[in-house]
Amino acid sequence: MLDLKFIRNHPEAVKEALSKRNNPFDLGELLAWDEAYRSRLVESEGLKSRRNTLSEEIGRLKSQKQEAVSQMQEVKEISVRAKEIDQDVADLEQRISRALLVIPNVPHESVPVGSDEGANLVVRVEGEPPKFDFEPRNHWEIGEALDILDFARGVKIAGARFTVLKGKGAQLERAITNFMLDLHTREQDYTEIFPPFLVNRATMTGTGQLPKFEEDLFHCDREDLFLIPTAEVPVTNLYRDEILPGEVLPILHTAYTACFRAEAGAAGRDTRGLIRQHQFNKVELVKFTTPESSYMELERLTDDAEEVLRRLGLAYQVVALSTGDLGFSAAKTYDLEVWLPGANTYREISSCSNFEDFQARRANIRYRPRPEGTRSARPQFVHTLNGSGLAVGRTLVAILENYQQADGSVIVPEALRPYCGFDRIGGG
RNA sequence: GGAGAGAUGGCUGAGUUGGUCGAAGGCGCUCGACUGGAAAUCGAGUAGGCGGGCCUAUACUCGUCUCGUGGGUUCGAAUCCCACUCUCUCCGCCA
Repeated sequence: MLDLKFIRNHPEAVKEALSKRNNPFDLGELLAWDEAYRSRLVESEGLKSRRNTLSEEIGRLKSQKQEAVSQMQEVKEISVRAKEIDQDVADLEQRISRALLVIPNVPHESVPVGSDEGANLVVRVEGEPPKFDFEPRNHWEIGEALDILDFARGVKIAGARFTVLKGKGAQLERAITNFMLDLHTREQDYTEIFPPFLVNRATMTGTGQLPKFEEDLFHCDREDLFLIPTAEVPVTNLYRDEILPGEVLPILHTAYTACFRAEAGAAGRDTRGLIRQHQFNKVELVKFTTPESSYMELERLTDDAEEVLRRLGLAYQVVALSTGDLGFSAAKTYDLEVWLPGANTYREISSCSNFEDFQARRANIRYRPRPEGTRSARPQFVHTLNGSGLAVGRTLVAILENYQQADGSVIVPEALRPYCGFDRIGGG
């Protein structure tokens, strides 16, 4: 959520941001509500001030056994008027806060401007796509032939977009997860978190999934809980409604979770294979930083995720999303796209974003800056960042397609062998 | 699921015959004094939100709200009433 004061003082900047995102939200109404809200509030507070003065006087008189009839009468009248005004104030306040929850973040100045993904900018291309002296197959053909992916039975027991991993497929999935977590915790200073996979409404609102994107989530009606679509949600909300001591920043967390997405509106897209599932595994990276360091930390976080791809020997490119393709809560995002020989294209495998104080304001996550100065500074909102490091299912896809052999077997990348205990799936 | 107890500031803990209580005391923390330095001791300070004023301001100042959340009673509520949420203890069930 944006700062109402910022919108009030820089309406043009916000309008420009909205138009860059192709967002039709109209600020005019909000600004009018804000103005009415403030003038009614001043009115109400003036009355309350008078009332407090009188109440104090009444207390004093009563304790001296004196009458205070006229004062009591005036307070009574004031209370009636104040109650009416407060009704207005509360009404306006609610409209304002609802509006604030559906306004997207302002893109950072470095974000390429454009109406859609066509304006995304390839920042760098890393690694060499493998050469094959045969026609490379896609992962679902490879996986089914090796009997490590079972799509039909996934559909039988759960439904479309659910898949069963079997044998070395299941083991490789687990090996990938552990390899990533070990890299992030042992070499990159992230502290591991294992959070709940179900969260409440306040948590979903804190990171921006609610109220706008409820149809993308799985929901448990009985308890009013949601299945998390990413570990970003529980991990970012870890510090909701807290004021952190400045010296603990930056906080770096990594978390493995299953992720659940309803994929509403994705009918017909990526219907085959593991690319788009209702349930998938992901290792996430989350950072809480000061405003000064968040963009430096975004570069580092992106590099930390890239390191996974480098160690697995996978070719990829880094793409800066344009204003038209940027997610609702993000100020800037780099997508990592891995090369998939079977699809003959680069495919998103990680998304690394700086949300600046957008989520922190929603989730009320602050810190107390304690610079060399002596006085204790006012609390400020932290900046939050996160990125996949990486999506495990899509990493499995990338390995199957990039390391496939002419005989249908798949070589296991060196880095994973200590984790799974075999160096090849299928073949001799 | 059944029975009971409770929710106060960074922590702990007073306050429940309604009145000057945003709230005693202690701990912690910050600054200062003392010291060669430190400890101890002494002094001062130490919640957050919102809004107004000041040219901008997280600086200053004024006002208002907040004692789990939301309502109610009252001239006035941390204190009384109602609902909800959460925590703890005991019993039951359970990976």
